[in-house]
Amino acid sequence: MKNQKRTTIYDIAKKLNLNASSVSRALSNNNNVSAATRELVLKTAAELNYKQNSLASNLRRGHNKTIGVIVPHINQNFFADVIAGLEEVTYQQGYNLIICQSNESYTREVESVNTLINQHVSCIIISVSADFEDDSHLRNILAQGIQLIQFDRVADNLETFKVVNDNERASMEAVSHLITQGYQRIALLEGPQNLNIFKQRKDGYIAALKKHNFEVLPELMIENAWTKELGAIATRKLLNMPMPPDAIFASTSDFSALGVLEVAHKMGVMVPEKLGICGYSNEAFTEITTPSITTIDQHSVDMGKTIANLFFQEMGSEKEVRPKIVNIQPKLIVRSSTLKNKLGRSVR
Amino acid sequence: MKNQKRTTIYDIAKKLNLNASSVSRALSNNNNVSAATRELVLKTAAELNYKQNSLASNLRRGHNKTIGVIVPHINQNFFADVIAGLEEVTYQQGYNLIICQSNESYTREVESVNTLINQHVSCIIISVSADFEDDSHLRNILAQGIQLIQFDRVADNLETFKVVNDNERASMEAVSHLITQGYQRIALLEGPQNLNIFKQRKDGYIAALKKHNFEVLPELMIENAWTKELGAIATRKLLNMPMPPDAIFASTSDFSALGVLEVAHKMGVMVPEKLGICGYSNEAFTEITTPSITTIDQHSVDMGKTIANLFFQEMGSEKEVRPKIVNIQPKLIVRSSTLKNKLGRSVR
DNA sequence: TTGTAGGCGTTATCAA
DNA sequence: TTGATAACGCCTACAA
Repeated sequence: MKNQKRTTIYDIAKKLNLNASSVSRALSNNNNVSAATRELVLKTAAELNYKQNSLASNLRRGHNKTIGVIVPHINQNFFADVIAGLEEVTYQQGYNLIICQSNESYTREVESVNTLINQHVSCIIISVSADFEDDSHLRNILAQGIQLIQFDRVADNLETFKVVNDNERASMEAVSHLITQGYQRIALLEGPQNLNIFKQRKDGYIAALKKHNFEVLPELMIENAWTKELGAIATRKLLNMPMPPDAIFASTSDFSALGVLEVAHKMGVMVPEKLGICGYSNEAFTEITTPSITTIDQHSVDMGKTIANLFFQEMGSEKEVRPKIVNIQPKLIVRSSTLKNKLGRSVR
Repeated sequence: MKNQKRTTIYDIAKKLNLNASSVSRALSNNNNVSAATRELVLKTAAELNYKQNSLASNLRRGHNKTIGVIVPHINQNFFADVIAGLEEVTYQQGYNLIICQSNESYTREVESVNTLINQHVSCIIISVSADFEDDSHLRNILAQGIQLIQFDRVADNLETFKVVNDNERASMEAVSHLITQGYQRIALLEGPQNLNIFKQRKDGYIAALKKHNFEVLPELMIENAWTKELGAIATRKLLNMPMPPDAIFASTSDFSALGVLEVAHKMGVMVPEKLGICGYSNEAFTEITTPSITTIDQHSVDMGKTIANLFFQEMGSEKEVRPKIVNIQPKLIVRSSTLKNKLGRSVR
């Protein structure tokens, strides 16, 4: 368990009466070494249980086969899935992932960026925190010659590679679906508006209402209702209004939608007959609630893969590449919680 | 975006007519430098946007403030939670986390171990894959002088630091609870028995039966039913037996329990009246199924914190420390799916 | 095909 | 308190 010395290429060289450079060449198989020495070196390396020191190798070569990832929370399904997708691809390419969570704190986000810069990672992949203040730390990444990909929650004013969901369109589709189902007064649960994704979802909601000539009613749009608890509180308030909504679009998350559902149950409001509910994210549980919840799938694992592929395929070249924005189309998953017409439709 | 040179301590030194070593001292604030030069150095470093090169620093100092983590899947709640807990503590200590997922493959696990050894991480934290073959790669970690902590799924024959759940006791408690509720024929859904955690859960099941003088019936113990789909198939088989069970303990996971519940619904078997169901893990959805599912909470985020604290508090010292095993007590969460007596009890 | 030498950026040791 | 120098382990021109 002690800090004993590890075997280096010098140890191998000494044992074989070779020079360290020959050993190095033999180990990095692309160079010119005689087959005999290569074999000898490999054999001895195995015997001495040699492991390369990546620190030295990376320092010498000036780059690190490592990618840094910063997310608000590692253990939220969406982010965990994206990371799993990322890991899948980066692993294939022999890259490692260093993971940081900002805990929705701007300070921690900045600190994490600095650590990753210090580590000389090849690329930083980030989804910004909820109390995002300004993008100077992100600009700094670029200034240090490190690649940058933003995903999901991105800084609008900074031109970098981005992989995002088409939040506005998905929202529009969800609200249009509600309207088609015959809901008349559709409320919106909003997330923090300093995050662009939540702004876009709100925009989609408004666009859908306008498209169908529905009035946009400020009293039906509840700010900052992005957890289960806040969703529940908002719902109680909404359902106690003189003219309550007959549908609620929890644009922030399925957790928020779950809060809506629980309050509806407690208040004896029938779902979907008297209240339609639509969530966002396609969390596993939306399939098994009673009724199951209509929601929007973000293809999170694929998103991770897309991000990684972007790096390996489009950002590797030395020439200046114009930042590209990849827009992933989320998918509306219609379930029971919004199927007001289901009885009518199933009868001939 | 180009690979321009980053500023080094030499750049700062040159600008200030100092020696690089003085700059180094000034930046690592513990050494003896005059207050004046320190201030000057810090100011210039900020001006030139200096970032330390951790690769060089770690190479020189011979250790890396980085911890490697290997789990079967990053995006499974239990592991994601453990990682979140780990990150929380390691971040406080200025350590980074490199994350690998083995995808339940032994080969990938071995490869990941090697990468982490190459990276000279200070510690490797691992939960082994389902097709775990032998522990030579783990022994290699120790042979390289790297700390090793196993958690949850551990190699029994290898003496290292370990943080585990008391699976056997939790299982015993769950089955005893079922018996107390009046269930008479309790089936077990098992996980792969080459993983110790699943063996322990089976042991707990058997121990509970014996303790209450119940017969242990092989036909009620279904091997390898550890996903939702396999759980469903097993349930169909069980419920179609001449003498079907009146309770099923899905010892592998809540997903498996979910499979049980869905089949029960489809076959019209009342839960909990005709069939009691108990899962394992306390996944978020167990609270909101109909009926809600009795399960076992593993304190996963705390487990991550415990692991990290073990490393920082007990493994830092230079002297040989005897590996310690921390046993975390899981908690039985009783919900509707096993409350056969609930009606009886709520009546006075 | 192999050996020599220098350097990646930092820190530790010694001397001044 | 500061400067000079070597070394961490590896890679890569260049020379032999």
